[in-house]
Amino acid sequence: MKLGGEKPKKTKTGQYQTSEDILSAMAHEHAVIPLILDYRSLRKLKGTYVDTLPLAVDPADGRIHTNYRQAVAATGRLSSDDPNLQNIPIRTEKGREIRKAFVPRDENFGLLSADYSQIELRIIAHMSGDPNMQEAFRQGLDIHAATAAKVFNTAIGEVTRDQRSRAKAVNFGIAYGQGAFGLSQNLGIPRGEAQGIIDGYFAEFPGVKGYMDEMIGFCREHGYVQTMMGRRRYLPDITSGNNTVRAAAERVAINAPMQGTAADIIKVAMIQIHARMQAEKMKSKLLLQVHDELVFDCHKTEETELMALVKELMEGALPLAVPLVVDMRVGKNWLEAH
DNA sequence: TATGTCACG
DNA sequence: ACGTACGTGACATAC
Repeated sequence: MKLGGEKPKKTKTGQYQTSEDILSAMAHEHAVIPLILDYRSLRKLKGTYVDTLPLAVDPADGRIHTNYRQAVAATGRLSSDDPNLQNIPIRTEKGREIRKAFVPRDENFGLLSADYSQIELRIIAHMSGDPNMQEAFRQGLDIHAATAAKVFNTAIGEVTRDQRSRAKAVNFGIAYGQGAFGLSQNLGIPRGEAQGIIDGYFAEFPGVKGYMDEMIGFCREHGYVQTMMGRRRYLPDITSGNNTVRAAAERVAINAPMQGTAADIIKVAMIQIHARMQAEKMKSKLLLQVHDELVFDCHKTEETELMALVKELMEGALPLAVPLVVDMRVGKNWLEAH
């Protein structure tokens, strides 16, 4: 039985593609498809986490120790391996059960999670100088709802759930240089409609379009792009004669300065937080970094002090034209803290 | 060892 | 007609 249309998608080696997005799109074609997806997600959780993490416990102290790599990610992010603790599940119900297994060292501690709210969009608001985007962040608005209000020309209070969801997808895609095709696939809408939304977005946020063109232009001239703190990413493909190769480099030129600036900012915060915790001789410890989030083992007598210190130093690590906002919470496990 | 898939930001 | 969204790491499988 033929599934997936007349010309099923193939991978570059000629195999039929069966990735989640492909199977989901044809789920109505056969009753087995949802069962396959369900099986796959369960096997992923079992194989990568449930069966494996217990083997990573260090017998010396009963704890799991990851490695942080400082010279792997091209944008300046950290990476984590053996085991990777930057991809612990959170999106599904059963995945969240795994996250609950991460707990404080003993009953005198809680887990504190502090994460930057929308840090990459705030960075683009800063770097682009876009007045509408900056104003939304200064007013503390729900950025996706504010985006929807602009793009769909309605009052922010009148934004529908569907409009907000589409605006969120646009905000998300902007950070990666996504086009009309990608957005249409993502939202399950016609390509023309997706193009209309993107056109509306750039009309309302012209500074963002300007930023994208500027990064590409700078890269063509200098051969690299850079973060606010001067970290460079060289992109020789920016002048490629192959359209596909060049377009890929252009997306990287758009994304790398903001992803890399976010990485720079949290690294500054980590250094300052660690210094202050040492100076104050605190019992709490910084445990994990997950790109825009820091996780601490927080001694119960230090909760107020640590939360104030972390919030101040994370939000103030690099002053921008818009506020940096950090959300935080203490819990008895990582899921509760998040 | 290469490939496809999927977990996270 | 083609390709189409950035950055990672781990696992299962085929070769």
